[in-house]
Amino acid sequence: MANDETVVRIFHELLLETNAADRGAAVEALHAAAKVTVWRRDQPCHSVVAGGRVGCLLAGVVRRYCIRSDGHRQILDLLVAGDFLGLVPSSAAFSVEAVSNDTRIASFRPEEIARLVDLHPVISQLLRDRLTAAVRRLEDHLLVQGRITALDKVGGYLMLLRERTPQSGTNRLFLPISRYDIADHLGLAVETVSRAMTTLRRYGVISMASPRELEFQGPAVARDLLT
Amino acid sequence: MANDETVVRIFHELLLETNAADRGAAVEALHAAAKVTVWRRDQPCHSVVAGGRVGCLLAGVVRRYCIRSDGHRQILDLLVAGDFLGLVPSSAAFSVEAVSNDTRIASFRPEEIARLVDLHPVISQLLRDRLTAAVRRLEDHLLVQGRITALDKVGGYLMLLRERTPQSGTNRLFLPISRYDIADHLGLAVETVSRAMTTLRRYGVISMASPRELEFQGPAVARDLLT
DNA sequence: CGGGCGCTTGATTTGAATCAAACTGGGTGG
DNA sequence: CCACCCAGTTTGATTCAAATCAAGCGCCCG
Repeated sequence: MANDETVVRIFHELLLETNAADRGAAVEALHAAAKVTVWRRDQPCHSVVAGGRVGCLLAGVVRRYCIRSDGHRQILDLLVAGDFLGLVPSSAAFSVEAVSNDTRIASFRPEEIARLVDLHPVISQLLRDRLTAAVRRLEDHLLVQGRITALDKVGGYLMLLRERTPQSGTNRLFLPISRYDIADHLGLAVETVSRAMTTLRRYGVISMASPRELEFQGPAVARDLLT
Repeated sequence: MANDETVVRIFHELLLETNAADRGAAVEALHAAAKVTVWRRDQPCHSVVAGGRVGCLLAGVVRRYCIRSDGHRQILDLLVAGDFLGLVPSSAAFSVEAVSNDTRIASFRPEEIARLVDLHPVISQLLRDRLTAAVRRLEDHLLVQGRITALDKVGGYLMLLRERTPQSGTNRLFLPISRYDIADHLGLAVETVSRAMTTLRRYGVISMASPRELEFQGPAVARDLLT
């Protein structure tokens, strides 16, 4: 069935870079151990990481956030297909929510993880890789957060988002999240995000077919803008 | 000699939580493989992570930063004794510098790391622990960066710094870094940092025997202020 | 003893938050 | 089917906080 195919495809892609002999077997083992769940937009999906479980996003988008004492929501991380949840057990103050409908997550019980890691070295490497990917994601975001002007922040953020999004390589970016989400991820007000995007449009950096359908006009310079 | 004692002590402390049978042997193995170097203030110490090497800070403080295109320096991470460097190979755009004189770093060649990990499972776990510690550090900092007012940012930052500093448990904090470093880590202007600290002092949150010697007046509420 | 760095404080400017309001499109219920 | 509604987005006006510009102070180090 469709779900099974997604699981296999994602894990296969994740293990593509490795030349491990047991890659095929590892994908099968992951597939067998995975419990796939489907989530609706704005639905809390804490259960996929409860009790030391580890989740792998198969489709859709997930946000990790916390609510500050002043009532502001702060989004710490945004996860797309292939990203892992729960590799670093985090405080209960953090929530995990599906951003889009039909968000699919494969989750693994801690014993399963331990068994899989023992059995397939390549899975151990996979988990390490995904953990370093999480570090890079956080560092990239810190770099964007640290920019001075709102225009720089929003611009840099959109560039990063494009890099991590399915239709990479093209100049298009379908925004999986709302202006509110962007604002709460960058620590800006919604109005400021909207204004920044309008300015980017006026400057000809991007064009918008609709509020969610962006297209970058210039050449892809994503990472360069991060320095 | 003194160096050897430091190495053994730090590694011993890092492995304290684990009940591994081979803990003593692991400390010895780490000790034998470590190449300890000493650094002066503001000295670039890129070589400890060059070529896939991994470093462990034994004493002093180290900053990881990059220079943005607008000339601003952005400090991404601050490392104290026990923290590891180079666990996640990062882009060449990042620099690593000793903050204080007599900064001591033990570094390990990649082959050594591989050998140690194979030989002592507890070392494999150590590296994983230190990697998750790095993730938590980044997340904590993102949380502080995301605060709205400069007062909140500086206050939260000082609290975090106290948690990670040797004389933890007391209300004292000897600032290992300058106002400039704090500013570049929080994305604020030096003057703003200075003003925020003055305000904290006026409000009676902290007292200052000298610009670097802080004492928190209220009870320790560090992590609570982060929500 | 001088110089420079780190820190602090003050005055002004600038950019983002806030307050306010209008517009859009998709979905619902009458 | 249409009116309505609502969440998401955009724009404008005002306020406020931090950057910037400017200058003085104390101190360590050469």
